[in-house]
Amino acid sequence: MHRETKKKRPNLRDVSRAAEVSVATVSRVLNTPEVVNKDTRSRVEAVIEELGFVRSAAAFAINSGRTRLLGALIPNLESDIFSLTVSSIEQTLVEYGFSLIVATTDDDPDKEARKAKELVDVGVEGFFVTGVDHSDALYDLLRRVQVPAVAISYFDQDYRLPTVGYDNRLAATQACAHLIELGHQRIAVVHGPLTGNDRTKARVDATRDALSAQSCEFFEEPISVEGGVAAARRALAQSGSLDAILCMADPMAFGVLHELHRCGVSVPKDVSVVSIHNLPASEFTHPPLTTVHLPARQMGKRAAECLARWVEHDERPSAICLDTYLVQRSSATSIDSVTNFDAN
Amino acid sequence: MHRETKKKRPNLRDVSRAAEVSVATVSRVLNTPEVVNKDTRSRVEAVIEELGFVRSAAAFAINSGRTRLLGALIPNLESDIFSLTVSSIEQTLVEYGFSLIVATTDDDPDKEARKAKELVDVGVEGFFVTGVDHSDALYDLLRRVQVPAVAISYFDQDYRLPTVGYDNRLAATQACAHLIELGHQRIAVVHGPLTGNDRTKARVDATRDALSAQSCEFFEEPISVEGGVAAARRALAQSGSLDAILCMADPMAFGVLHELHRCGVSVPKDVSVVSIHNLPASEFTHPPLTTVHLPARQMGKRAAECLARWVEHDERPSAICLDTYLVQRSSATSIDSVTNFDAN
DNA sequence: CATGGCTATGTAACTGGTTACATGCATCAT
DNA sequence: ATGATGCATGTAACCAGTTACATAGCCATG
Repeated sequence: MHRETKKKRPNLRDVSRAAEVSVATVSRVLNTPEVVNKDTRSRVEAVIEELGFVRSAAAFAINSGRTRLLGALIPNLESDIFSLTVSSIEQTLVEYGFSLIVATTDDDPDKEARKAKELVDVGVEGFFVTGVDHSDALYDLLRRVQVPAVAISYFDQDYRLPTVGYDNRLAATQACAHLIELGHQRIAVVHGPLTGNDRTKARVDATRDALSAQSCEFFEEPISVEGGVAAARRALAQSGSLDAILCMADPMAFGVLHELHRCGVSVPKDVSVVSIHNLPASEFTHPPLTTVHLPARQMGKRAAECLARWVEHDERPSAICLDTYLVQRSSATSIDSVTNFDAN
Repeated sequence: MHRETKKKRPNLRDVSRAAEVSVATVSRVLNTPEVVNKDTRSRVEAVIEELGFVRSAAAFAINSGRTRLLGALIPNLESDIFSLTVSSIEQTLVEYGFSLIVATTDDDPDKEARKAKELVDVGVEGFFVTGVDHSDALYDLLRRVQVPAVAISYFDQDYRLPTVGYDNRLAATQACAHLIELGHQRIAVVHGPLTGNDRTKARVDATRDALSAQSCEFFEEPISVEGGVAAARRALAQSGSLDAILCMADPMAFGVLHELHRCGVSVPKDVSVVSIHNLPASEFTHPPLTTVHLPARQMGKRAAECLARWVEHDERPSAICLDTYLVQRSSATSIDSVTNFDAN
């Protein structure tokens, strides 16, 4: 039997021995080939090819102090809003030569802190966190390891970490303003869990403020199509009558539209629906969804650029607030033009 | 000014000096604390805390040969089918103590090979690839670095890499069988790009075979809701008349349903729609989508388990084929019960 | 012919950990 | 008192690279 069995990967010394040069020369062929004599270089390259040598990432990292690894701590990948963001981050990072580790947190600060620790343990040079509500353990870690981190999906000029995101309060306010402008008075507000989710909290708070002159009821369900269905069911059952439903996230709006349709409630004739996110699919619902656009892709790109530059050139970025704006489609109309829907 | 400025992260020797013990003792406190004297241990731990020491991932990796990093090469993160899979992989990997690097390929084999090289360069111990169509460069890399890799979203017992997936031909065949059983004769097949996408290719091939007795036309558009809209528009315009539309991916079906609705074509009364994927949202379309279930989450879990075990215990897994099955909802009915729709 | 400069290459120290092996010391049985 | 045993700790080699510095050979110049 060949002694190939169990043979470990060849290292620099193996190559230098086989090519009859010093390790330094092999290293030069790898890093600064132009300073090596042409013949020597090609000989070394041949040996590298023959032996199937690949430089150890760890050894490289230990010397350069660079791993070219960034981490992203996000609540989950199943919501389009996050997969869109992560996708954009990853694509942008390629240009900067970084790879991206994704870690999901389920909006649980403790889980987030644990995963952050793991990311540091595998050597990330920086990371993305979602929002501004985090455990002390995370802040401790950040302080100790001095690893750059930017917070996304949120904007707060004064936050301890640079934020790259949008103003969640404003987004909700824009949705509310539209509803008010259309004359809606009795509004059901459908939103996801408030615990551990500062984006939702900010939107709900802003909504409460903006709709103080209206009569509104709040329905909490998981952020998903199914959650939207459940919320709509409850809203229809509980509310005496309803002008409009405001959703804090598009997936919930999809569920709301579905359930409304199933119950024979016409949108926007009987009830207007307005939401926040503007996912790619929101253009194609029945009816097409009026929703506040959150620039997820752009945010991913900008955040990636910020973090990459921070890690690379040690220049801490300042907070970035991206614009959100209402996209009017046909799920909401003026109260004057609608036959008011009465659940009873 | 304090000399803290510019001070690099403390290392093992710094800690050992400050705690007045040897490096070995500090290392033991980190790795096998139980063998260290209680007083010594707490003294060292105090110093570690005080100095904010964190062990270098690279140095750890160089000694252990372990990076605890796996990579996933996937076409994109924006399709729910992939974000679902990746999400499941990531969640499962946590249990095995691995972190996941995601790299998107856009179904481009060259891009895939480049990214695979990058993954190896940052030190992954194994990776996931999508499907079984890859560039020679990727196979070369695999051969050279001897890094475990499993192929997902596809099943092929005889493929050079272990596959963990489903039978794409069968999934399409199941969808076709349903359409045939319902008596449909004139079928528009809506699918994504065939180049670089072996999953789509397999499904389209199987469809061609299964529907050989029917009259069918093929419409290629990007795999997205918008692509579905475009395909439906073309199908409606070109086909003399149409019994059913078969979509090779749910997002396209969403677009098809939308466009059909917009054009006043009733589903399933005028046209039946059947698809493949069964995404979470497919239950909540109008009408709810009849579609072949692809077990994306389960696949992610199984694939992650396979790769983790392979890397950990050096036991190469064998191929796994997960079941696909038709989920009947209400977007498709028997031809007998429908008023045939004529596009003219 | 000595000196200087240039190019190509080698030697060995260094990165930051882990760990085999050695050592020191206390305890205990003989 | 003596050797065995065991615990706690230290020394130094080692992992796989990078790189500062040294050196050797060559050619040109004075």
